[in-house]
Amino acid sequence: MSVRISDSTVRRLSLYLRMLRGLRVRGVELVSSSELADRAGATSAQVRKDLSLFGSCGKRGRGYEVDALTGTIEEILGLSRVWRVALVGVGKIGTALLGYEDMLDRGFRVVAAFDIAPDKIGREIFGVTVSPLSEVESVVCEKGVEIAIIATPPATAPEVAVMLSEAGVGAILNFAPTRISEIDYVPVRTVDLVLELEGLSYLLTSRRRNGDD
Amino acid sequence: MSVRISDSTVRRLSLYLRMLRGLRVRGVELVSSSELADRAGATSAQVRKDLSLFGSCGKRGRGYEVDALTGTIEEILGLSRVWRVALVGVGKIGTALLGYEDMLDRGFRVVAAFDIAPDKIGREIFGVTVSPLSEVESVVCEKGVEIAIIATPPATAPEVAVMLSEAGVGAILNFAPTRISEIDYVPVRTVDLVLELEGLSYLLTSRRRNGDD
DNA sequence: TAATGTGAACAAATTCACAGCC
DNA sequence: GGCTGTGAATTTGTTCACATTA
Repeated sequence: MSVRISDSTVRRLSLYLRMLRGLRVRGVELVSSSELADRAGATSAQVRKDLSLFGSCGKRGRGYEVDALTGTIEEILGLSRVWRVALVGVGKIGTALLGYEDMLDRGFRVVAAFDIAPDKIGREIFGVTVSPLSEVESVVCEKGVEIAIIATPPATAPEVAVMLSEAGVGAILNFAPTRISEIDYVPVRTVDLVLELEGLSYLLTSRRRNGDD
Repeated sequence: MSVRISDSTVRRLSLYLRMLRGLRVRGVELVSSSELADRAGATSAQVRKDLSLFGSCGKRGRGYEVDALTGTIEEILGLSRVWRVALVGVGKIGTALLGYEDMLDRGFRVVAAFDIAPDKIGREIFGVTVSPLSEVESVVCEKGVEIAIIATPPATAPEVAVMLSEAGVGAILNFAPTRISEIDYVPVRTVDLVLELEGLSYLLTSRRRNGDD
């Protein structure tokens, strides 16, 4: 039934949604495609194309109703509910993520945390008790974990991914600088900050090479 | 002179490079496009196209010389040197990034850190002394900062970006969940972990809608 | 009239397929 | 024989331009 929405469109929908929620809080009722475009770094045609993918709800000559559109995008992205998230690897980054309020604000609640270090197991960090990694299966099941975040050292990340998908986790966000291939149709996204820095390094280098235009 | 390399190609080059460095350490001398492809999640044709962008160095019938190719990609991406990085916002995430060894391993050394909280200023964290944000200009200049990472709350991120580009920083990696537009040709990349989670939410939701194929 | 919605034109990225070379 | 290098074909994503409508 529903159309397949491309990855890049989904990213933009997330951006629009963030803006729309802000506008809604400020009591704005209507917004035009060009206003949305400005702040999301897209063009107005792009915004209209994106929104028309799911039989759109704009009013010609006026714009889009903030409230209705917010609801529609939340529906499409599956964000009209709270997702239960687990975090594997309670090191420096993992701990920081546990305390990252923005996640909960936007509908992702960390309900479990795992590590292998004996001194971390049993500790409660930002309201979540750290379980031993060996108990992934039972804890994931018991707490109804749907999405997992991997924040372990790179070498262990792939095996952790296998454990997670076997435990029934539906999707994985990988913070470790290693590629993890999709296991059993469990989608994986990797966030690699050094990769992003390398992209910036290329831009700076190529610009310098071509004479700073 | 040099060709413009697209963003997606640059990302893949980073992935190839990471693999190549691993192979080099293990003493492997030759690698084929399909081996590289497997581990980078691409196709062999893709790899060959990417590598042929800069008059390539493969040997037909054999593969690519690990050593030479590593050097070439490092050259292209500007990674045959160490970049001086500053970190703005020494909160939970910022602190975690200060201690992130992988950055230094891959050629990005954090040489300065900034915050506005009086209790943080002057403290030394993972070998870096936290300076007051008001001194951005002088410290950036003095320490030769080339790239900055923003890890402040979203509301302050845009103004911090302006301060940084005025101080002469060449590129910005933004960790705050806000869009920052390019200022004065200073490129900005945003890493938004909740955006990635939202992408996963869409995949899980759309799959469920279409009956778990 | 001021904005949407959308086919048609365009541009970019990926894949195919095969000639050329080691 | 096996693997690279690359034009050509294809697919995917973006922009244009304008008819349409509240």
